[in-house]
Amino acid sequence: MYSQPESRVVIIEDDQTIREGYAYLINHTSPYQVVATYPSFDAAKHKISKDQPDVIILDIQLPGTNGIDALPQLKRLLPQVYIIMLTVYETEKTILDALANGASGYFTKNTPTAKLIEAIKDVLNGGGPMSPDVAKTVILSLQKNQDSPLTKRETQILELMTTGKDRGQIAKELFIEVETVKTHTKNIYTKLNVNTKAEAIQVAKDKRLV
Amino acid sequence: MYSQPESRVVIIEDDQTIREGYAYLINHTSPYQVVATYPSFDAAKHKISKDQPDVIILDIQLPGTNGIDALPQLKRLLPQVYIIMLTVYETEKTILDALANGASGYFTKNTPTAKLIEAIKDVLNGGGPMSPDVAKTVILSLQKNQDSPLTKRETQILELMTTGKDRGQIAKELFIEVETVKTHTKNIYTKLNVNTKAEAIQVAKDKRLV
DNA sequence: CAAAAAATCACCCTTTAGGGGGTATTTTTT
DNA sequence: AAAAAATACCCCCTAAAGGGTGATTTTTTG
Repeated sequence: MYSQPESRVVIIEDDQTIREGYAYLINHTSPYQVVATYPSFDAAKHKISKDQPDVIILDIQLPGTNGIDALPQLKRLLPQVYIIMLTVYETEKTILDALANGASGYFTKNTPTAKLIEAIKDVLNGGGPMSPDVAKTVILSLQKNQDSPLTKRETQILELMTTGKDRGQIAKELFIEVETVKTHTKNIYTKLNVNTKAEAIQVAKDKRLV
Repeated sequence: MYSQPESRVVIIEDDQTIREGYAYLINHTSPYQVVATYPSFDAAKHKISKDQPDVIILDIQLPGTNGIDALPQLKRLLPQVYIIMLTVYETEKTILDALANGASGYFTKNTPTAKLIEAIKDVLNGGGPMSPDVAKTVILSLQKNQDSPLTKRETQILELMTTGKDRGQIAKELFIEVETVKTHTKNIYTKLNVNTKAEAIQVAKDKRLV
């Protein structure tokens, strides 16, 4: 899909100043048009389909239905729409939730309008935008713990455990005996101070060992 | 950390044209200096510590040790260094592996030098850069399957299962009885055509249901 | 409002994957 | 040469998982 000058933007944001500020700037400094703005998702949901937006700029901290919960509903209402999230908070969890729920991008409110406009262009051209700060968070969240107490093989086995594979499958996959897998898991449990697979997986995810 | 004019850059890239091209452009059109370039990781590993780089631009397709495998070693050698990956391929797996192994950013070789320089600035200032295409891939990889056969509750339970929690823990967490959890898992298994927890988790991860 | 879908809870019965303990050889690293 | 990692076996035991069946309540939706 190519970015058409007539691409339609809808803003859902409770803060009037921000809402109107962005709307004004987008309308006057970009080829896109803000066809509607709403102060809440609840106010938007019955009308937004008629707006036929290509891009929705969606705040997270909304009165009533929040942005995270609104996301899947908007996606259902308008499957083709690109959604750019707006927020003041940048906790990892929130961001990942937003992305996982179908946001095309993510920005904070101090994002300059120019950046936002560029982001609109980017999503319309098929590349999802991501602010450096957010990218950083995502990256960090994907990084493994550097100083793991586990050996390479143990990490490998723990990894396979988290995928739901049982000892037999793990053994087959690594071309070793089931008993060897067992020995490794015992050592893993000792090192992680746990004594069940479930706990091990939890610790592994928690400490980013896998 | 702030971007200092004297920030030191090392390039590891086998293609001489690209290597020298980037080096020349960075040296002449940015405040950063390329203090060394190497055609392979193997050629770099014994000398790179002395280069004291702040940023390493690392190609993935290298002769000998490839960039992905070089990543953790470089991180071990120079824990503070920022690494920007360079590649022609953009398969999801490769990218995620790179990010997971500690890359600060990710670019393709047709990235204009200006962008690369900006990326260097970004990483030095604490924001990891990420090209729109890559961001898109990451985002897509994080997105859940929209048309899951599972209900909300079932998805929720499947999610908890993947974290290694047992029925008891899941029940407690959702304020329901163990028997209810069991019923849900049965339904999940039926819908996913599996009959063990392990299989369910594998299908879930495979089809991005969680 | 009525029907359908989703979520809740219960009892029976069977199996096995997982976990504890101990020992030992080979390979790789340092 | 010593240490660390990876490999492999044996015995024992049970908690958790899985199959079957049935039923009530809540929520969603046409």
